[in-house]
Amino acid sequence: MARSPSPPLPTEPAAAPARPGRVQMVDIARLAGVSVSTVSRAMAGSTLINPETRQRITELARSHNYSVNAGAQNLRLKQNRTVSVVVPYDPQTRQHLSDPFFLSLIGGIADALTEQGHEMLLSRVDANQLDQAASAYHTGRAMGVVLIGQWHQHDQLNAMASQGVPFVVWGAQLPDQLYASVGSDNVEGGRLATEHLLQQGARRIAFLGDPDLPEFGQRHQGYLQAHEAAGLMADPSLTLPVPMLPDAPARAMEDLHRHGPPIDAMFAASDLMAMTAVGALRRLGRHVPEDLLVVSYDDIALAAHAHPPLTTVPQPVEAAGQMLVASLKALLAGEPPVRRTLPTELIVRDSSRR
Amino acid sequence: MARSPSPPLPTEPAAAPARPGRVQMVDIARLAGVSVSTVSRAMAGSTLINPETRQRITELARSHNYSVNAGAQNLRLKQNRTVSVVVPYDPQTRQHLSDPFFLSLIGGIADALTEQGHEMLLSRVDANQLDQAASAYHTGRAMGVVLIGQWHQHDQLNAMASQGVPFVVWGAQLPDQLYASVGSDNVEGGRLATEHLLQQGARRIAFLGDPDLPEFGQRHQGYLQAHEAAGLMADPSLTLPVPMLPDAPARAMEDLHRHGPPIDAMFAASDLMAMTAVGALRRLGRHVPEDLLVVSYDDIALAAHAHPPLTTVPQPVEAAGQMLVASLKALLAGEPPVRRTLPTELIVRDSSRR
DNA sequence: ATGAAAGCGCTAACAT
DNA sequence: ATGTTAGCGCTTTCAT
Repeated sequence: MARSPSPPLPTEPAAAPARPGRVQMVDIARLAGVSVSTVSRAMAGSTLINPETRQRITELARSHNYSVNAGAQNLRLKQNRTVSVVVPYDPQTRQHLSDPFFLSLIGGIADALTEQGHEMLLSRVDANQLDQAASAYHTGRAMGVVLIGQWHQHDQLNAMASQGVPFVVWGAQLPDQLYASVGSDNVEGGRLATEHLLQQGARRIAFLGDPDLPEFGQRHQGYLQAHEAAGLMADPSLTLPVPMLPDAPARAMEDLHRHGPPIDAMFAASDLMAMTAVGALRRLGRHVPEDLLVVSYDDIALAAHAHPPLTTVPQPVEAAGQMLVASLKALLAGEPPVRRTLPTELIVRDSSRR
Repeated sequence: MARSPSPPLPTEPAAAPARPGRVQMVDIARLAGVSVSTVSRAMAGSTLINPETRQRITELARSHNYSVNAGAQNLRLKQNRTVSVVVPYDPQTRQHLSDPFFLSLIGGIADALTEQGHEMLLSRVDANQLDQAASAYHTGRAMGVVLIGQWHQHDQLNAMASQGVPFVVWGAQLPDQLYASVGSDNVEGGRLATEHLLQQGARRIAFLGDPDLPEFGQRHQGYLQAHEAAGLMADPSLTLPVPMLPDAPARAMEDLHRHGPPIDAMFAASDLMAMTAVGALRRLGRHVPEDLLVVSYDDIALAAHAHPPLTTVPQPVEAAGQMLVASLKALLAGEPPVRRTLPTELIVRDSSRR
């Protein structure tokens, strides 16, 4: 450690071979003949710095493909612009991401996040341990979490909220809910769908979907309410609680066709299930809308191009993405969690018109 | 700065009110009555530590929702398990993520990454500046990049590769390619599809898709090759270079129907385009497969349930995800970039059977 | 088995 | 307008 005088001569000669690691601020500083602080300020666009010096430094940085190390910067600044987006999976079925609706919802969130200068960390967790979604927050990797669906873990989510984890879920509005959520008005959507079918003269309407899942459950409630409002009783045996598996709707249709009571309409809790079921029905010789009417939910891109085009309750994914992100930021700004609802309507297409 | 003797008595009393920030290692150390080093070791599961001490510390951590700060840890360890997945967008159309195929490919990548203990950073970039995809790498946010599609930026990508950015692209194998890629054998796929249509007796086969995009271009080459092999000439006016917009295929069908030459089959470069086009044709009174045969590409989940079920060249997204991740890791391990091809076959369904 | 101290790459007072 | 220094939260020698 020979002590050196003030001139910026390092103990090592300038021609030291670049070390294996990547180029970093010191290297740029050395090349520019300034201190790291100057480089730091130049990279941050500080006006304190001499324009020419800044120019020289930023060009040096560009030509060396140097960018400020985000991890170190975040650590120092105690800032974080990353949002963790978590997609639960059913450990029973080991199901992979497949429903186009969820996928395009993720797209909507990605767009909203990108637009607002945030990064998106995408991960999957066991649907039975949704509280694991908080880990990205606890490790400081993310400033907050967006969770796709609450599944059966309402209580876990409430607990997470009490612990102060900033998160928003895409899903239903549940009683005693302590956390922020964004979602369709599922009861209303289910009501609209069923009401429409009843108006078209349908009387034996199957419900396709597992009512144990909060959103589907609420759509089912709407289905029941519509029956009630019309002075009718929904036949419980027409509720088909199919699991979220690719061929489950087809099998349900076959079972119904063989052993089940006759139906003249169907309300499917998702377009995906509807399309699969309609295909199965066609193979069984039952045609939509001639033999039975169909309404579904989501309005994925293909719903309008299906055969027949599907009458459905749209869930606008772009708006959903915007709302989820806005809700999360509101939470982070100290506002109390709110439950937001997307406008809910019915788009009538051929599948429900005779 | 009163100097204090060796005993672990901080200048501040132990009962200092928890500062606004989150709980961190010092806090756990204080609570456990040990040093931060001990906590660090305990959290890392070091065997050097007394089992009881470790037990006490981990429990303390859990009850306080403490997790080691990932950013600081990565900085110190110079490690990184994050992979950046980049989806290009067309700035012209400001198109958002919509094709179910891309979305499910992302799902496949997410699954592969999760399975191998990696994090996934999802972002979008302007398709004209694909080299921006490298920024997550340069800022140290990600250890490498997976790029979905090469668009028109083959040269930019080659430049990125020469600069040593570790990345793999999902896409076509191009001449003079310096970067790693994974993709379907698009020429072969296009050949298989077209050959099959010719065998079914089709003679005027439309090609739906923009051949300027590398993957579509190669499928188009396969289409031409199949014609040639059969001693036929493909009519250039049957190549319909539709942009990647939701209603473009429908408009192409209408134009073709009004002014265009008659066709007896169609090879669509994606299932999405095929489904949209088939719907449009139906409105025009042209039915599949009675009036014309259709083959497409991707085999998205709905292809089998469409009406009619689509004959298509599958692109297995789960395998693709695995391969992309494996390729990236091979690259990171110092292996040279390779171009890998997924097995390519044709699944025949009703859309191409008379 | 545990602690003290240095340093990962960076930023921001506080100098000058 | 620029440099010096301390420290963000952590891990790891090196001591003991």
